[in-house]
Amino acid sequence: MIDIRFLRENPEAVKENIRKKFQDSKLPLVDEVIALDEELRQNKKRADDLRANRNKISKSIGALMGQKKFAEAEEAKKLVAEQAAELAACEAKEAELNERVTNIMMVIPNIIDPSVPVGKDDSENVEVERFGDPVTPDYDIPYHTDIMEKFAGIDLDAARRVAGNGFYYLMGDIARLHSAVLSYARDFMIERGFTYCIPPYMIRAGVVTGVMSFAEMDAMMYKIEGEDLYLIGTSEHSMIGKFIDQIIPEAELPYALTSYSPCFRKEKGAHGIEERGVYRIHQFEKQEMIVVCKPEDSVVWFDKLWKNTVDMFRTLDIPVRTLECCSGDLADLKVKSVDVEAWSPRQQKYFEVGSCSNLGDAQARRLKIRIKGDDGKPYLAHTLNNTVVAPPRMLIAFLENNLNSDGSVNIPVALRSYMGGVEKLVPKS
RNA sequence: GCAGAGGUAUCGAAGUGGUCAUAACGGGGCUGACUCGAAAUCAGUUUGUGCUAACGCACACGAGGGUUCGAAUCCCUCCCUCUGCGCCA
Repeated sequence: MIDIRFLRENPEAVKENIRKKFQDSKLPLVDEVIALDEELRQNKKRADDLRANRNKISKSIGALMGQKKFAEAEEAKKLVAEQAAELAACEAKEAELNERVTNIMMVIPNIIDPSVPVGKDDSENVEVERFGDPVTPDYDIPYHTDIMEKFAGIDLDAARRVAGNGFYYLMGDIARLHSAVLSYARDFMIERGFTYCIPPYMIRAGVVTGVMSFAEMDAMMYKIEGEDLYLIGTSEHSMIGKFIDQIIPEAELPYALTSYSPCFRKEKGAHGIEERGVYRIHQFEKQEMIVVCKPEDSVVWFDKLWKNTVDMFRTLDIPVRTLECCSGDLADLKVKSVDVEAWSPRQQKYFEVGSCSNLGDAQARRLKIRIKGDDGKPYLAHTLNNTVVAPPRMLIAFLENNLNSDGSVNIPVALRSYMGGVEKLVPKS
C-alpha cells in the first residue's frame, strides 16, 4: 500500500510503475482514486463542520440546562435535529468513499526499486550470482522420496491415510536430519546477531487481513472452526503481527529476528500439490528472518538477509544461486525481492528454497508500524523478511547434493554435532 | 470453564451524562534556571490520526454497535488483563 499523498502529488510516477509491472488494466485506477479522494476530503470537511456545529450547540445546551433555561435548551435541540439528517448522510457517504479509496489503494502496487529488472513474468527473472559449482555426478540421482525410502525415512502412504495428500511422516535418520537442519539454521542466525523467537502458530482474522490480501488468505490459510483463529502460513505472519499498531522508539531499532514455526498452507490453485513427495505440501517447518528498521537502512539489510541464506546453504555443501524477481513477477506489496535457489543435480536446474523481500513501508502503512524519532515525530518503519531454511523441501536439495554413488549421504561438518557426530548416513537397504 | 475486579496519554491513576478532557494528581522523559559538575529544588514542556495556505476543526478513553441535543460515564456484543476456584500438557 503506497501513500495516497504520494499518489496525489506524483500520479505519473505511480502510472509508470504500474506500466513497468505490466498491470495496465490498473492505470485508470490512479485518476479514479484521485477523484474519489478529492470528493472524500470535501465530504469530510462538510461532516467535520457539521460535527463542530453540533458539539458547539450541545455544549450550550448544557449551560442552558444549568441555568434552568429549559425553553431555550429545547430550541437548541431543534437546531441539532435540523442538521442531523445531513450529518448522517455525510457520514454514510464518508464511510462509503473511504472504503472505495482503500480498496483501490490496496491494489495499487508498491513503487519498485529502480534496480528491479523490468519483465513480464517469472520467465524474465534474472539470475544474479551463483555460489558453488552445480556439479552433475556420473551416477543417477534418484527422486528424493526414493532416497528417503532407502533410509526408511518417509511414509507417505500412512500420511495419506491419516491426513491426506500433501502431508508426510518423516522417520529415523531423515526425521533427525530435518530437526538438525532447523537447529543448525537457528544457531547460525543467532551467531549472526539475530534474536530467536517462537511465535504463535495461530492468529486472529484481524492480523491475517493486515498481513495479506483477501485472495492470498483464501488460497493459503486454514481456519479453525468455531474460533477466530487461523493457522499461520509462515511465521512472518505472527512476527510482523507482533508490531501492529506499535510506535517503536528509534533507539530500539533495528529488530533483527529469526523465528521458527510450522507453516500450514492450503495451496489452493497452486501447481504441484499433486506431485508426489515433499516439494509442495500442506505442512512444513521454517526458520525465518524478519527485520524492522529505519527506512534508510532497508536497502543494506536486504543484501545482508539473502546473503545469510546463501552462506548457510554453502556450509551444507549445496550450490545455490540468487534470482532477482522481475517487475512483473514481484508481488504488489514488494519493493524488491530475490529468490535463493538450490541446485538439483537430478533435474539439472535450480529450484526455489527461499525468498527474500523488502516491503519498504507498504506493510508498515497497512499495519501502522511506526518509529518515534528523536524529534518526537512518528514515521513508518520498513519491513523485510527472508527464509533461512524450510525443510522438508530443503532436504530435497540436501539429499541430492550430498548423495554418494553407494547410496550413502554425507553429513557436512557444520551439521555433524546436530547428528550425533556421524559423517555419513548409510542406507538400511 | 465458573465467579469477582479491571482496561483512560510514556507509566501509575482520578473522572460514573454537560463548565475535569488533552485529560486532574503523582512518577518518568525532555528544555531551562541554580551549581565547578551532579543530586536536590524551581519553572516550562511531553498522545496519535485526518483535513486545512493558516487560524483552527474533527476523530480516538480495550474493539464494535445502541440510547441521547450531548457518552470515558448508561445499554448490548466481543476482546484482553488480574485474583480465586476448576481443569490440564
